Amino acid sequence: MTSIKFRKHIEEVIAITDKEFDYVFSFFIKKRLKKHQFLIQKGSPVNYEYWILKGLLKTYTIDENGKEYVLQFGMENYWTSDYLAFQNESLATLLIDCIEDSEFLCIGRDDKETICYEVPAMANFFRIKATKGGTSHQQRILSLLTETTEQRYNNLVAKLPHLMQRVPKKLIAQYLGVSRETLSRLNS
Amino acid sequence: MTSIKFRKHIEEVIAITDKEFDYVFSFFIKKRLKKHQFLIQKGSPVNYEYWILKGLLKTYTIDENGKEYVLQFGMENYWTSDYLAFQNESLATLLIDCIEDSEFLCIGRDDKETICYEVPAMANFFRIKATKGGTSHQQRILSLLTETTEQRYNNLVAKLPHLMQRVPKKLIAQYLGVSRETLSRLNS
DNA sequence: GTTTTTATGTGATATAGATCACATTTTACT
DNA sequence: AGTAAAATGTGATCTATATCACATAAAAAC
Repeated sequence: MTSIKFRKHIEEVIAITDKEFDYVFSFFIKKRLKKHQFLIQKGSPVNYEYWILKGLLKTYTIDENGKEYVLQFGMENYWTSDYLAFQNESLATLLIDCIEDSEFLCIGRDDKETICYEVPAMANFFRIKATKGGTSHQQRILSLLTETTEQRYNNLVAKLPHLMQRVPKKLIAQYLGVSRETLSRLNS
Repeated sequence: MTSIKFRKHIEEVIAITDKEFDYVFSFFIKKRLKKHQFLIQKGSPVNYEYWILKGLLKTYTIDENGKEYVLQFGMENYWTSDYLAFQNESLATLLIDCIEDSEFLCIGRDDKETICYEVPAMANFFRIKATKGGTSHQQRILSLLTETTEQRYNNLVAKLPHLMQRVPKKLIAQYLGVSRETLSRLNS
């Protein structure tokens, strides 16, 4: 059941009482999208943050020439949104779309603040999650600065081995920051 | 005075009472370092997070060939640490050293947790700060993926114009992920 | 099940940027 | 002030990767 799974996810980070959990959980609503549908589109307001129950997503941008760049892949147990737009109440600069049929728990911006101020444990939950997210972004920056394309590819395979079977190589290339031709030539 | 400045910094994000602030502030200790001294060294334990009162720092790594890569510059009002090591209680993989004489407020790992659980407003403070830090790392990743060296340079100048006068171009190049020769040739 | 779309591999160039090398200027050190 | 060290600019290569082009294979759509 969804609430059990979600509670387990939270309790991996902080302690929470039944009462607190029920209160927190009441603010989340479930959402389903099919493959190719958009969770967030460039230029739209971003009023929700999403916890991914199942599925696979890509968060990306498109430049003036139509070239796409993958910021991140989202999958089960990951949180996602266009956080810049979500926080600043501005319009999305990113797109998030479903690579597979997906399910989410959604929390509105104001409801998230309510939860964090009413249930201090949840402020700590999101604090710790945000800090971990930050360090993983740091690792990605360092990887882009210091590693060769081949090293980045090998590290990605090591980190998310199953991802390779679930997405086209083109998207892996867009994540690594190389052309699909160069990625194709790595393995040979 | 230090505590006034620090309180102002906190109150830009959340509300805090006198009593809470005094309690929180009591956990911080002041530290001073001179130019060229290290705040954090690769291979050492990282038990503190630092708020920069004044000065200028670079956070960087060195690869096997001795090549250096700047993850970020730290300056007044910024928070810094090797967060990966700080959180996991592991050894530093990064180096942080002072480009100018600097002053910090230091908070220990356990004391930070204490503050966050005793003063919920501080959990929200660090949550919001961590989230903002995360989005700025995201922007950096996107910049590395999508922009040319020249665009990245121009954006950095626009974002931190005074930085150019305070650090050698070599460090700017190490931050942008290009050789100093290439950076030098941009302006011509 | 047939057609259309998408993914993938691979050759032939073009190019941004790395690397090496050295000269000059600027800054730091005692 | 005088010397040593660091920063900076610039030429001459070299190289990884982008780009363009096309063929084949695989997957999706009707």
